[in-house]
Amino acid sequence: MRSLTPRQQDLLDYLRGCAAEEHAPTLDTICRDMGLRSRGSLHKHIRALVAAGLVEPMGGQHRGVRLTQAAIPDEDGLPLLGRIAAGRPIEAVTHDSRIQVPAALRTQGPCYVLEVRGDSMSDDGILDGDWVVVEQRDHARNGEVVVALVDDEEATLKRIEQRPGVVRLHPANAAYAPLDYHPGRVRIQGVVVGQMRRY
Amino acid sequence: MRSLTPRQQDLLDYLRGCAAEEHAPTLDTICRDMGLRSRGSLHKHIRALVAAGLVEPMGGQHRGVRLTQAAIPDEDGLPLLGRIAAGRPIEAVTHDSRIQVPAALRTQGPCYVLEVRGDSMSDDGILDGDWVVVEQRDHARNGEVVVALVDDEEATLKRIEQRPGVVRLHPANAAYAPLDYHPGRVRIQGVVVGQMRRY
DNA sequence: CTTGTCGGTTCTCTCTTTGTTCTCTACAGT
DNA sequence: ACTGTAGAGAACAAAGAGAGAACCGACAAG
Repeated sequence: MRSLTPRQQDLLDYLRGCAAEEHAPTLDTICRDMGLRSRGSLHKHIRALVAAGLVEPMGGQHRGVRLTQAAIPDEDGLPLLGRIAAGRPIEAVTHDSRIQVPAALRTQGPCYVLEVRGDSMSDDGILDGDWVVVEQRDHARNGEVVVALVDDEEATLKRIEQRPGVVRLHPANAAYAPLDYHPGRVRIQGVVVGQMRRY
Repeated sequence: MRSLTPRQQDLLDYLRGCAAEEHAPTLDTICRDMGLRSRGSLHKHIRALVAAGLVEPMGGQHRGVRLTQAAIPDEDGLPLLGRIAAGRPIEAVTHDSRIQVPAALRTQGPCYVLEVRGDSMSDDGILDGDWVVVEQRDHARNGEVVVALVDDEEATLKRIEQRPGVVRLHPANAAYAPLDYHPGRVRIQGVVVGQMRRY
């Protein structure tokens, strides 16, 4: 993942400063505060932040410039967002919690950590209780292990296989069968880039 | 790998000093700080560092001079001693190398890291290429995964079961059978306390 | 319902900064 | 003299950054 340019970093810092405000700022406001005259130029930067997964894509809505979970500065370690299991949505951890992750186990991009529940990926060496480091992005290559949201309801950890017209999610456990879905029903929320276990 | 020329070493030292900065420096900045007048000359040195695997190749991007993982000195990390596989002694890594390990994955005691070779523990979620964090000690409780030295020759990663008069080493792979030894033949070198994997 | 405004989106055009590749020169040590 | 290291400077290509115009959807006023 590509790191931010200085100007994009400026914008991100500015947006972080705005996080406390009641409304997200409009593009014109940001332009004024950042000394820009053209919304177009600013929007280009925003698009870069969206691509970096730091800002929620705002499909035309007003005052939609919102930071992603992952954009919250990682003082030390990555946010532990919750638990993930087959067949259930991510169960958020109650208190905001962070976990130290070695640089080798994460990417440059925005990452977070989930605790794995269940044994649906056990043949791939991801066991109950393991932590997985997830890079937040909305696309994946075939064969990658992804956090996939089906019908905006069930978040699962599965190996993905994308073919024209069908998305197949493979659990890595002989006891479970792969499931086929229409591509429109599956939203990729992130890709597993690392894994840790404590004994 | 060819060793660095003095000037290349200067550059590397300078870049390490920059690592804490928010943005990577531009070539012009480096030139100024290193007393050079020509970006071209500097770029030649950078290319040498890229060839040495110490700097990420930056395909035309601005501020792209970034150090590779290998070039960032991990003062605080655990030593990566080598690879371990069933049936062979630990194969030492050539150059002294350290790896960052989160506190949650290690114990208070002396620890080191081994890279796993082979699939003899795959049913326990320890796969080929994984790193295991090992606490150095000479005893273990039954059921722990240990680095065991048999006959002072073969170091293996196995789950241990100690009974009066016999030590049984269980691989976690249906393809291999557990092996029984006389307690005198088996020396425990450490116990696995953590595991990490990069995708 | 129509209309106008606001705010997000996309586009093209521009200029500067910065990385990259050349060639040429200098110098030290076999 | 030959080779490897070092540097200068020119020339080029591409990224970064901004300006401004045009477009379009949402929403509120008339």
